[in-house]
Amino acid sequence: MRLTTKGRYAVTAMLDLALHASDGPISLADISERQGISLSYLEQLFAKLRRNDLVRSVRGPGGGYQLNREQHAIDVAEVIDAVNESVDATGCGHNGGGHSGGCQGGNTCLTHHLWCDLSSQIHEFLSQISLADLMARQDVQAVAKRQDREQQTLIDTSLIEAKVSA
Amino acid sequence: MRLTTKGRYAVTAMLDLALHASDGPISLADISERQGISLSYLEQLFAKLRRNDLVRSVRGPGGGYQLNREQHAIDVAEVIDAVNESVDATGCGHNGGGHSGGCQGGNTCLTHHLWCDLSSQIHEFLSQISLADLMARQDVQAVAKRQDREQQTLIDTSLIEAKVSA
DNA sequence: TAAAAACCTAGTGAATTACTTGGTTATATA
DNA sequence: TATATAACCAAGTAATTCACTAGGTTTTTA
Repeated sequence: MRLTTKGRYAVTAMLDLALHASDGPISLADISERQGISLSYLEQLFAKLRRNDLVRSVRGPGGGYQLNREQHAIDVAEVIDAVNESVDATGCGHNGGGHSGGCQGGNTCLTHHLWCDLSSQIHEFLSQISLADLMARQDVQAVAKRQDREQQTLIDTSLIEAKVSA
Repeated sequence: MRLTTKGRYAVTAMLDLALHASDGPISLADISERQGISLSYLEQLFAKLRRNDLVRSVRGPGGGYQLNREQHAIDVAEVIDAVNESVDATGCGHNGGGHSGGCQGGNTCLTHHLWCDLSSQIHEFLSQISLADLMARQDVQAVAKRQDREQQTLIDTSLIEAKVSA
């Protein structure tokens, strides 16, 4: 279980999806705008989220992504694991790879079991927090509200600009 | 709180120190040999561990490093934090930097508070595990025993080689 | 005085991160 | 049926981090 900013990006994006679930499919362009994450990076993250059946996609105009399960049935741990998936076969596989055996020249290293334990305990902790739990937070709701207002302003502005240029 | 292999190296090295505390100061060369970590990398890690008062050093022949506190008074979280210390002022400072304020163009991002909470909970979890706790583990003791045997063999071998070349 | 060890600085290849560019395919709508 | 929208895909890239190498100096013991 690796904890880096990559996983945070993924959780942020999934939480954005969850918060706007009632609007139908959400385009990555929308998420990119609201959360300040580059569109192409989101595409890469969502390719992995899709491969792990956390989201489903709808192509074409009006399309986008939707959660593939209910909000309470998706937890933070699997979101992080989904984007951290890698074929990493180096070292002793503590870092997510299911690879076991021989970390230090054929022998288990001093902290092998130890790190496995810590890793699985942190994993368990994060797996008990669902997207629904995150949505219920006061601070999350407040920020979400502000972001929606900001995006609406952007849309209004571009409409005016469109009118002006017409 | 970042969880990467760097922190694991540090914990492994500190645990090695703790396990050999009764032998007086332990040289980084010894730890390097036993744990398979490069000497220079250990030097860099221990510079940070020393700056955080987790270890003290003795210079000159027979010198090395010692824990600066008793084994039960040093926890995993502070070891990891010590080597992850950085002036990272990018983003919103979730990743260890005490830097707060403005992650997304002046406003807090959606998962700011969220990540602070998760981070501090994981931190608290790891701060409840001391080096003494780690030393008490069966698997740690078993690996430590094997490593000591292996190192002794290396010493014996080099003694024989020294005799032969003399 | 020689050797051992901490201590310090700089550089480096590999991996990862976050992103850019430039496409193709599928599909709803005008 | 044409067009725009959006997912999907591949390649490349600057910046950062990781783990390590190289080449010192300083301190201290024997």
